[in-house]
Amino acid sequence: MARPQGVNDEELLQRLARVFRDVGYEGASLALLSQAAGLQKASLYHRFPGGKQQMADEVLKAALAWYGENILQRLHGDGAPAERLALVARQLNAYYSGGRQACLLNVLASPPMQHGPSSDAIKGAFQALIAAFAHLAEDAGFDPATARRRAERSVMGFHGSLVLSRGLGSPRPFANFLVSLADELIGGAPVQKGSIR
Amino acid sequence: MARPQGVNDEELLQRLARVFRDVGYEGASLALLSQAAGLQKASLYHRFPGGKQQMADEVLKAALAWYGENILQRLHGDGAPAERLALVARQLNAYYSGGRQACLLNVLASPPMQHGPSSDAIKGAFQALIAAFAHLAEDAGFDPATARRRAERSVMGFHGSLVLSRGLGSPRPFANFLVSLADELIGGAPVQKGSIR
DNA sequence: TAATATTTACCGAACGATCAGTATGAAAAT
DNA sequence: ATTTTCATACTGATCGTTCGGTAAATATTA
Repeated sequence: MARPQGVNDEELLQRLARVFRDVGYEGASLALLSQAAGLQKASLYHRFPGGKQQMADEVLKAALAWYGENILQRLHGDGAPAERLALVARQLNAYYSGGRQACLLNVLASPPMQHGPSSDAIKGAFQALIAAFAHLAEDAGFDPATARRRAERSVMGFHGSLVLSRGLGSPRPFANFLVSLADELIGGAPVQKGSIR
Repeated sequence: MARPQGVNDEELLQRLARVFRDVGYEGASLALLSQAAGLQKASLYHRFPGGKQQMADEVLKAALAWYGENILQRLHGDGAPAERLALVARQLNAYYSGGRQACLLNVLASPPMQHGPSSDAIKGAFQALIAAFAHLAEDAGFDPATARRRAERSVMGFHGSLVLSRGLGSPRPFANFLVSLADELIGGAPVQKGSIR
């Protein structure tokens, strides 16, 4: 290697992600991104030859990787369903800063991102989260159909609470959602079969 | 009066609203708005001396007025709660094109609109919808506390289903929400006191 | 060891295009 | 004739993007 990077890739993607989450894809100007990154615009183009679109793509890709490791994988873990869910709730609370930061999936699921190849990634991420929640609900003893129904409702409540928290300017809806998530998804479970393996 | 308008105010606001809902505030360029309106930029500035910001403001104002008449007022009507809700569900389905069109409140609840005077209008709209849903649930026989809780959950599910429908590129989540709304909000009502007046 | 070459990271300046916004006057109605 | 609507043409600013060149590290020679 030659000259070391002033900001490593991981930190850089995090800084850029913050901007996209705050102001959306269209609102994220190169001037804003450059300032947040601590690099000049031209340097950003050295790191991302594909320009702003590539920045958004890689930010999304990194976020989805984190999501897979810290959310989806833990939902598919082997502990008791309630404990897995409690841990995931804490991860979600941290990632979304208690409802103060928006969801990249929601923010980037709009034109012109909507028509790019990232659209499939976004769609897949939504489906994966629903599937993971449904898996957990099945582990908690629900039949596949009701597990799926509960999972979809939970994901809807999840994103709805984020929208509401931002709209009302209060973290309360998101916080309320997190505490009621367990009951909503696996409350009143008929049989605990997830912890029996 | 002298020369008549090529497009009347109501139609004009509807056309502009469509653009804002599709691409958001930042994505709505004057060229796009002009094209959708069927008017030149200068003509738009004649109708909206305050520029793009005023267009968004008036579009939001008109949308909130429609919302008040067709959603909130009907939720506070005097028919049976279930019937009122069924009518409102049809109105919502039409306004959101079965989940294919986004919510102005969500789209405009982002910078730079977030820091303008419209922010309060958006916040108030969220609260009003929750209050109207809660009122209906009370009419259906629930005590104020549970009515409020059910109303908040319904609004969350509402916006969550819109996010999900857009993210998945399918109107199904929104459609599913609408059919389950009645049960979610006033299902299992202890006493029907709304229809007794 | 010292000098050079190579590689990578970065930055200032500028590009054409488009942004929101405006000045001016023609067209169309009363 | 007067008033209002609308269109052409323009402004300065900012958009995303590109280019020429510098800074800082390693690799390669001598």
